[in-house]
Amino acid sequence: MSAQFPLPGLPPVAPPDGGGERDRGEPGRGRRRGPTREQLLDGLNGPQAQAVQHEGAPLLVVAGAGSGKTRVLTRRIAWLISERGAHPGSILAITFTNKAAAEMRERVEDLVGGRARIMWVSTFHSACVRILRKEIDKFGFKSSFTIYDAADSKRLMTLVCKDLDLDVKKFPPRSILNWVSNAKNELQDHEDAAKDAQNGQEEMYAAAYGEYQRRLRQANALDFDDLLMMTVHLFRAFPAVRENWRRRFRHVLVDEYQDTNHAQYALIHELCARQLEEPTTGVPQDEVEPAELMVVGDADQSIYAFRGANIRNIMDFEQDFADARTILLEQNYRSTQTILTAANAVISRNESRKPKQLWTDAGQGPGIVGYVGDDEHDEARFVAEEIDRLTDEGGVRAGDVAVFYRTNAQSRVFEEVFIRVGLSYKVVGGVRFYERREVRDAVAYLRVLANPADSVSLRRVLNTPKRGIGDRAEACVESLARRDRITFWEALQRAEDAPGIATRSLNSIKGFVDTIEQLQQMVEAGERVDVVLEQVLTRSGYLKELEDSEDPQDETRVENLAELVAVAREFSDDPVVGPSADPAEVEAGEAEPPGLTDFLERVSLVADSDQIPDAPADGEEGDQPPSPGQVTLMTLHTAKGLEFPTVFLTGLEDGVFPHLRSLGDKVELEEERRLAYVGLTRARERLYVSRAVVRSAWGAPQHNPASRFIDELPVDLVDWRRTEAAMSSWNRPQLGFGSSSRGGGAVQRRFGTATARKDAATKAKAARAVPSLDPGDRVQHDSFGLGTVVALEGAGDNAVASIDFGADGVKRLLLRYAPVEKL
DNA sequence: CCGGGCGAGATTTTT
DNA sequence: TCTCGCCCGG
Repeated sequence: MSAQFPLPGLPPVAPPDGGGERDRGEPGRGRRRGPTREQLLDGLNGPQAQAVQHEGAPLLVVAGAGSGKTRVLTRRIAWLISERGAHPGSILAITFTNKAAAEMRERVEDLVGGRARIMWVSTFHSACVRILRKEIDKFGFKSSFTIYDAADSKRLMTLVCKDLDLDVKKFPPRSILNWVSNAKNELQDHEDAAKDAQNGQEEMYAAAYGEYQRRLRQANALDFDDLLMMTVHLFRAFPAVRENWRRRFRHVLVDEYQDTNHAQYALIHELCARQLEEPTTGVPQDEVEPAELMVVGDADQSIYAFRGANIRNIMDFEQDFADARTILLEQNYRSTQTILTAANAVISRNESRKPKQLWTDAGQGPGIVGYVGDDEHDEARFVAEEIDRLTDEGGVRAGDVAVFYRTNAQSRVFEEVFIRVGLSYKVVGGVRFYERREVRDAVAYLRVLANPADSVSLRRVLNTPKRGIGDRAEACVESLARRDRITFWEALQRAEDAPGIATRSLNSIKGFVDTIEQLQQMVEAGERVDVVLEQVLTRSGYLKELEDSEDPQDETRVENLAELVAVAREFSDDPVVGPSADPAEVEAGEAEPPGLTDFLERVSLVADSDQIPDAPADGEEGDQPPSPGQVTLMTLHTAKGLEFPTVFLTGLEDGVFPHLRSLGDKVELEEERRLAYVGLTRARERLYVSRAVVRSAWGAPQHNPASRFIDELPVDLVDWRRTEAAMSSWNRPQLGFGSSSRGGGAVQRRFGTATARKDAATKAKAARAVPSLDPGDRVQHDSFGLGTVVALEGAGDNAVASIDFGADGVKRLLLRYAPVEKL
């Protein structure tokens, strides 16, 4: 299966099905003169038209799923430009992904023409990078700073932990990083965090935060959260800078406002709120009128609280921005009434929610189809079989179908089955292209060339491929850097001064430094990125090592690197500027041509959803016959903002979806329910819900009860093809692939692994009654020994106990399987 | 310095 | 079940 890796951020993308936006074919494309008022308002309903034309006060558009919010956003931008004379360069539109940004820009261009190119349409992160590239020297960073992604951050934090001699068991880098991320989202720098530390643990975390920041600065690098926090801090520390940007952006539009975190909210506030008081500086307040603000969102689709998103932002919009107005979009243009009724029923179980009912005049449509599989393989087989049937009977292309699941790990079974039956598919997310080892290695080389201070990347490639520079030599150089207060790179350049370094290592280091310096010269000379990359791969010996390798895996690694070179080539060929370039400057011919930094940025800021396959393009791919496309597999989170004619919502089991870790917590459970709502409302016509009675996780089979979300669907809407009761008999029919799904005809019995597994699970279940425990109880565990129950979550089959086993630490155990005995 | 062997932990969700 | 990091012998 050859995966496709589209160059992130490049414009020409259409959503899998047209995205519900029905603007294609409307007037505007290629016109010299802008569209007329009537054309811009054509086909809009009352509230939509109102939102497009709204003038003045901050506006919140509460847009239910499928209510045409993208349409409102694009039409409004076009309206601002052609009816209200707004300069395109004065417009800032924030979207959730690069792909959404590219799409929006394209649609606006369709309406008002090429001058729309100079608008800022980007994610929060990309917009911040653009601002910081211009301003960050004020904080002592160089504008060529590197952006560290989650993996880089983790690596750095691991180094910090070693440095501070932290017990990794007690302070896992992962947890510290989470804590740091939360602090940054709340705009707390490490000093604030240290001040607020409540206990020893938090003090430790704050200390790690401080050291981590120090290292980032030394490496001239920022992590994801820094991009937002630094921009806000910049505006607060330099009011004149902020005024400049406030003057520039006269119109700010924010999509998916329900998923903004505090830092993002603060950023919008800095740009758009009236500055009522400015106690700290002498800058006259409100020198310019604040920008006109429109935010669009739906509290019911807020699914990123775990990442710091604050639902409060949208709930309290009217309090946060003076004179704010709200427009409600409840008419749905996407789904059948059946699907909407189901979604409404589920989401209405959430308390503390403003009432909202989606409706459509599209008619009832087909009923929802339900299926209960013996196990996850059976469930996947049903899905494959059903897709096969739908495509055979016509009307449905594979590209119209999406399969959703809660966690990435669940994709595997579907892949296995789909491969077996020859169903073409594409997994979005999961192990991403840019996270593969060889790609990260290559990117690390490029980063070093762009920013030699980036010691995380530098140390990554120092001995990759193996060139005889081991831990020992690295430590010597490190201590030299520390002693002379120079960067790791500078220390490498004069490694002969490092005390105790072996001559052998020294020679290797000299060779390495030479290579890097030569490559740097290529970059300085303005060589194309793809050429630089090719040279990196050959001169470093990286490619040779892979090519000489016996490991068949290394063959695909070489292919992936070739793919990366191709991406770089496409990038260099394309006149479209990198995210850090200011379109207005490009227009004015003032910008540098896109270089290495732009390329690296594009690589860092890609999202999963940026890789969603395009709709089968009509005649675009050379002279291939129109392909039926591929089934799309993705997590529910990635599915946000998309829509498909046919949707399979799988793994609907308590403990899977809703996720086990949310079962005991009402707030988290409500977020899971919103996730279910997102999933349900992605479907246009056909919706399937399915679950497996037994599912293997961690190798061991789990018997999961039906998801509570299934019980929340109105019973009369779901047509169950198969239920749990149907297979309680020993003579239960199995649906062979390709056989009729209405049983009775070809009934096959299977004695395969799945059945055996189920029997084993059933036995295990019968053998062990769930012990009833209370906090404080003493228990005996087969391998951990004596322990004390600390806490209990969930009930019945899903009861989970946190048990303190002393030296072994606190374990979370699923009581149904854990070999614990109450004493 | 390197490679193999072994044990522990991982699974929420991602810009 | 798989991957990553650590330890030890060459």
